[in-house]
Amino acid sequence: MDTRDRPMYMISVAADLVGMHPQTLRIYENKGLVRPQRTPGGTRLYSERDLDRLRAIQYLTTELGLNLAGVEHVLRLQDEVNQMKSRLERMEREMRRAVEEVHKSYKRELVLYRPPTELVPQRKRTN
Amino acid sequence: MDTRDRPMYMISVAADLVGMHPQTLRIYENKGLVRPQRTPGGTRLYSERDLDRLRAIQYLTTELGLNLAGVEHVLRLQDEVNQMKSRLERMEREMRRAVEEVHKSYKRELVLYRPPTELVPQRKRTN
DNA sequence: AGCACGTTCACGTGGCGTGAGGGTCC
DNA sequence: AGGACCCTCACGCCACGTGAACGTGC
Repeated sequence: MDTRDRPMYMISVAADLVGMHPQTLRIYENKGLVRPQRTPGGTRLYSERDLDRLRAIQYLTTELGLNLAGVEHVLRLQDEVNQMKSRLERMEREMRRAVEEVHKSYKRELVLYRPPTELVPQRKRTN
Repeated sequence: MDTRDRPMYMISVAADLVGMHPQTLRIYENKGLVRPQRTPGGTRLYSERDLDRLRAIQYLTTELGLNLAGVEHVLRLQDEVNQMKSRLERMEREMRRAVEEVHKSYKRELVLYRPPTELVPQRKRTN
């Protein structure tokens, strides 16, 4: 498990760290915006990742003035954007790899059917 | 100009068509959510595309419960998502094209230095 | 035993929709 | 001249944050 996912802080500490009212954190959990772990006794334990999320919510509400319905929607959309970004990057790498692959396949054929050397134009040696 | 961009309806008609209060449409314009054309006299004229946008806002506010700050943010994010989607598609096409390009370049060489036909393995004819 | 946790309820503020009042354009 | 436009102001409702009351876990 990532260390940022380890449940660490009870609600008063977590609220302190992000500068919010503990009751506010409970409201956010009711709305499904954060899902802190619970001890067997029922006490909430917030991970670093939970705190990140809380700070994101804080930015959207206090700086940009969104309500909680908007926060929910925006967080989901941002997930989608990030997912697409990494998909784009993956595809870029894949594209380069595919082109390289084609090159290689033809190099094999060229070796197989090499013409007399005096007819081959100058070309960078690739070992 | 796209016919959906032609300014057509004054505010009372537009409000009727989307089922909103005219005053609400003015508020949305003040917040920069829609930008209807104006006649020289100052009367707002809404295009079909403006109506689309109004219906999108209506969905986000009444169905999902966002406030206007959230609507603004979400519309921008959705633009971003759509942009990335078309970029992904463009890149897919580009990738296929690039691979094809490499194939072609090697085919030119293969024509140039064709080995005796009896040594060429069977391969699909490409005309 | 005491403190911080849990939940539920009440209050205040602010955002947003709706409507009225008064001026202007066609 | 009248009706629909323009703008500004006022009211009401609801969401959200904050706090209090009261019970429970450590």
